[in-house]
Amino acid sequence: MEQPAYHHGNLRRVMLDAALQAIGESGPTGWSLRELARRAGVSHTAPAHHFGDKTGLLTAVAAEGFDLFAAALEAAGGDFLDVGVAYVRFAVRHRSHFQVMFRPELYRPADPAVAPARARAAAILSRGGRALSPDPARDRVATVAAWSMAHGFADLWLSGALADAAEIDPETYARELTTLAFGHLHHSKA
Amino acid sequence: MEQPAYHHGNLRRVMLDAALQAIGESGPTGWSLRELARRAGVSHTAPAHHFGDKTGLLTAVAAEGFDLFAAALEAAGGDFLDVGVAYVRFAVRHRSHFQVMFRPELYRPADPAVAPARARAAAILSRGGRALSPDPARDRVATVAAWSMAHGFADLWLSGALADAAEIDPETYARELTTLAFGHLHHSKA
DNA sequence: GCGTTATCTTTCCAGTGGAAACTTTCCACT
DNA sequence: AGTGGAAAGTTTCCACTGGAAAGATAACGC
Repeated sequence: MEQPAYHHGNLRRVMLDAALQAIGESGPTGWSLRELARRAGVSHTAPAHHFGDKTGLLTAVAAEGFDLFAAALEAAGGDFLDVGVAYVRFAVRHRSHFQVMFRPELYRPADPAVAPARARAAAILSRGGRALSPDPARDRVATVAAWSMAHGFADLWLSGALADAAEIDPETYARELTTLAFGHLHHSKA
Repeated sequence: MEQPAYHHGNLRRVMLDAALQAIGESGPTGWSLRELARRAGVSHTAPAHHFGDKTGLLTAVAAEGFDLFAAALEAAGGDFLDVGVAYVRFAVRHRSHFQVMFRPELYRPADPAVAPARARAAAILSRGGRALSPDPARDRVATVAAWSMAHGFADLWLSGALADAAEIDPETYARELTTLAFGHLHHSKA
């Protein structure tokens, strides 16, 4: 027994995990569908049944990513500083998802599994921005400013551009950055 | 006359330009070497002589990118706000270069044509950070904060994540963001 | 002139993503 | 219980890719 059943039974999840690992090893395009299928012990066309094509697999990664992302931001609570830190933490802990999510040419952003989750995340981010500025004309700018900083730090960190600072914990670092830049206009518990 | 000479005479530059255009159209990995060669009217192995392989071509793009980048930052002068705006301007105007430069798994970061130019750019950025904080213990944090914001805004902009704000000029927007976040600790003309 | 060298071509190969047609298993319904 | 799909996988096929190898052509130093 234990010999592979005709129906894998779990192929979708296994392929997703294999893709996440491959992305972590060699970037979001540095691998082949056939090799993932081989690792999963399945023929190279089997995944097509679950994802359609390679883009479909990446679309599934992005969809799962935005889901997890929205959940992580929600769990961070209402404080904008915590949201920023959660943003960075997500990028570091789910780097494979993250590296696909913000590269829309790799997948189908309009896919019904992607768009709503992305919108959910965006809503939380802009809610966080409102905490930074009571002036509605400004909170959009504040939102984009904070979002940009969290995103840029995460991206630079993941790409290794901040390698000389690699000894310190990214989340702690992110908190410092955010405080430095936004602490002065953070009217806490508003 | 005008018929293609055996020696193209200019292949290196033509291939680089073709690559930049292809990257602009479909991302840093959404094209094939063979198609670029076809566009250049040359056999599919001709480029190998100039770049070695596909990674070599991307390495050349990154090298040129960091050169232009360092020059652009230098030209921005000493004011950190101007450096930040120059950062964003470079990303928007040289988006193909930019999209390769910070994705080191796509090329050979240690290549002698890349590393010095990148170091040059990094030096200017950290000089800009010092203008933000006279305290040497803090200027590193300030540098990374400003760098993160400029980088994140550029990346989000290029990826289309800020699409709802697309009507406004990115450089102007970048200036607003930077002022909001760092204006309070900017001791101008220090 | 003439040999060397840089540049480009042709030919070849293994590997890729995907389409098509087929097989095996599962499941719902009489 | 038996059967008719539907779901999940397989094998086979094709055009295309990146790269290696070996040969052709032009340019340049001497």
